[in-house]
Amino acid sequence: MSFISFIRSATTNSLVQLYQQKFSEKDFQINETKPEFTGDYTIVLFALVKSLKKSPEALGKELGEYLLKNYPVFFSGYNVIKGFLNLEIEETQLTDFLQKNHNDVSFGKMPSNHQTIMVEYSSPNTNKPLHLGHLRNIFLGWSVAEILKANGNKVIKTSIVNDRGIHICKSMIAWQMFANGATPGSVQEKGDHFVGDYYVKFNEEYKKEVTQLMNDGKPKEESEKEAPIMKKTQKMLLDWEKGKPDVRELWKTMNGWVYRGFDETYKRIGADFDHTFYESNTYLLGKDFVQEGLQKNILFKKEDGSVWIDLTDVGLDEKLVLRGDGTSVYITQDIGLAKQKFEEYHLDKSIYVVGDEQLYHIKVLKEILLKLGMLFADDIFHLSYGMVELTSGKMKSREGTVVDADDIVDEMVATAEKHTQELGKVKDFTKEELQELYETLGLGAMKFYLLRVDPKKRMIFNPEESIDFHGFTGPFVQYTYARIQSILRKVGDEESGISFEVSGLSNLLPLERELIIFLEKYPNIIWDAGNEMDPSIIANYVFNLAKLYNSFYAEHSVANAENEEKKHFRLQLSVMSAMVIKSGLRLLGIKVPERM
RNA sequence: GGCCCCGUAGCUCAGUGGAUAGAGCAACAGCCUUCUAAGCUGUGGGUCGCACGUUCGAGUCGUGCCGGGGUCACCA
Repeated sequence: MSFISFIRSATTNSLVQLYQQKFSEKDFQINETKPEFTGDYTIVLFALVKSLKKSPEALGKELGEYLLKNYPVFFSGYNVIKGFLNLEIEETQLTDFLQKNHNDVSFGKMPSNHQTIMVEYSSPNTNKPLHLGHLRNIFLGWSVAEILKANGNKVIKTSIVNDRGIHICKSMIAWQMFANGATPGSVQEKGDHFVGDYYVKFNEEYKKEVTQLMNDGKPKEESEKEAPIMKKTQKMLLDWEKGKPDVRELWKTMNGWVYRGFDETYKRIGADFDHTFYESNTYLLGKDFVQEGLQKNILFKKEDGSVWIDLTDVGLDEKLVLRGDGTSVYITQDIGLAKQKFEEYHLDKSIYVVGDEQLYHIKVLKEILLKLGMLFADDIFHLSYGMVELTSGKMKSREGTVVDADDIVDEMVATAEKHTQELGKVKDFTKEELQELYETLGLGAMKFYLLRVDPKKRMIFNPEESIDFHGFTGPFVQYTYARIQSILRKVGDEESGISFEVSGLSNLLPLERELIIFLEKYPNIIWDAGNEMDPSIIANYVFNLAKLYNSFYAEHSVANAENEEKKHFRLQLSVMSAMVIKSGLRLLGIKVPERM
């Protein structure tokens, strides 16, 4: 039981005893005591004052007195200021807590709750490489999945690869036209970048042809339709759908190049998936439900044969669910895939990590599912996040204004190398150890930067300014961990191990108290982050923990503590701080270095 | 135009209806003969977009405006 929940139940019990009135959790608040007052936790009395018909001062005094008398093992003091009852926690509670948990690596994690949750994230197209926006999606999805695991859920990480459609054919046509049989191997380029280059070439050629046609006097719209390269591409899409062998073969080959490129990036940034769905396998799903919906008169057909659903009763529009020629639209397959996910994996929840530009789309999807009688729609959650924009505006792959994922990671790693070299603290590292450190720090800075803000806020990235390594950053937190490891290495030579009993300690210093109380909150933080599906809660916590530890570090020595007892105590405090930092950063996908 | 999100220090952001609104960056001033200075300590910097309302109490809740963004495709 956490400190705060203990105080809560002790308070409700006391109120029953004192005033014969039963209050629930919502009837009063317990906050952390502000630093300018003495105490650890504060009961806000105003809400109780009314129904108890007492003055805040009298109530505070009576309640404080009662708590102190009846829970003497837990409380050591109280004071009342205005309507606030500040409570001090007995020191042995703090040292016992530290003694018990400082070495428990599963501290903060919940036991299984027998819930299964699917988290779908990343979900790229196979015609171009990943960019900064994908990184936000990937880090967010991965982190939320891990946070949900820590809360006791079974989590299945998935990705739906958008591997078919007109955009893929564009790259294929351009390759046929311009590549002369080149492959990623023959030109020494990563497969996804290689294919992406042909997507760019397609657009260049297309633009050229449209301009030519317009110069010949054709109107814009007509020129766009009749550009030869576009006509070829459309024919290729039809051939693909018919299963024409040479088209399928080329499609397989080029997608294979892209997948190898993606896998390389995923591996480097630490993304992993339990299952991957491919749109080429799922795009026909959902057609059955359209038929069913038509029979039940939930859907209706227009004259041209296209099928629609009327959502005006829930404040949305009429939406197309099947084209006139019987082919699927995006939402058609989404209906089928959603059902398949829930049935195959017996999900309690399905989370879609998708940009906030698709809020409407997913809302529509859920409404359609509900109308078709698929009640699991209520267990679909859209974890939406804001777009990453540049100072120069939106990223547009067609205009080449994207920040490439591999490039930005390279840059971050290079920056880590530069800082490390300047400081010169790890000159004895081998080449491999150095490279590993640069990756740890560069990716740490990158991930922390993208995860420390509320997911739903859009963020503006300035490519001119490199991401910081000081202050509210990944490397700051990593640095704190490395410092603690340094202490443990040093003291570890003198002590054989760190498991010892600390007893009879008294007079904890303010920073020591604060640190323990801060560490004790970690399980609640994980719970909040899971509940909100928000890794920024973890990032903020872990940063504040590091800051607090650094203050402690600057003020007090561990190795040269006043006496042995104090030294052991501070070692425990340091071990636990390091452990929680490592655990919290791991939930963000960030590794910690032993030295930096 | 309808619906959704955002608006807090020069910049980037925290802030479960509670005490004098907090961090980081940037600026300035200090701190390495003592466990890693990627650090610590301090100073300056605010009409919490605006106006009403609810409440003992509003940055937080409600309504209406203003500003920014998204979306309302037989695109994904």
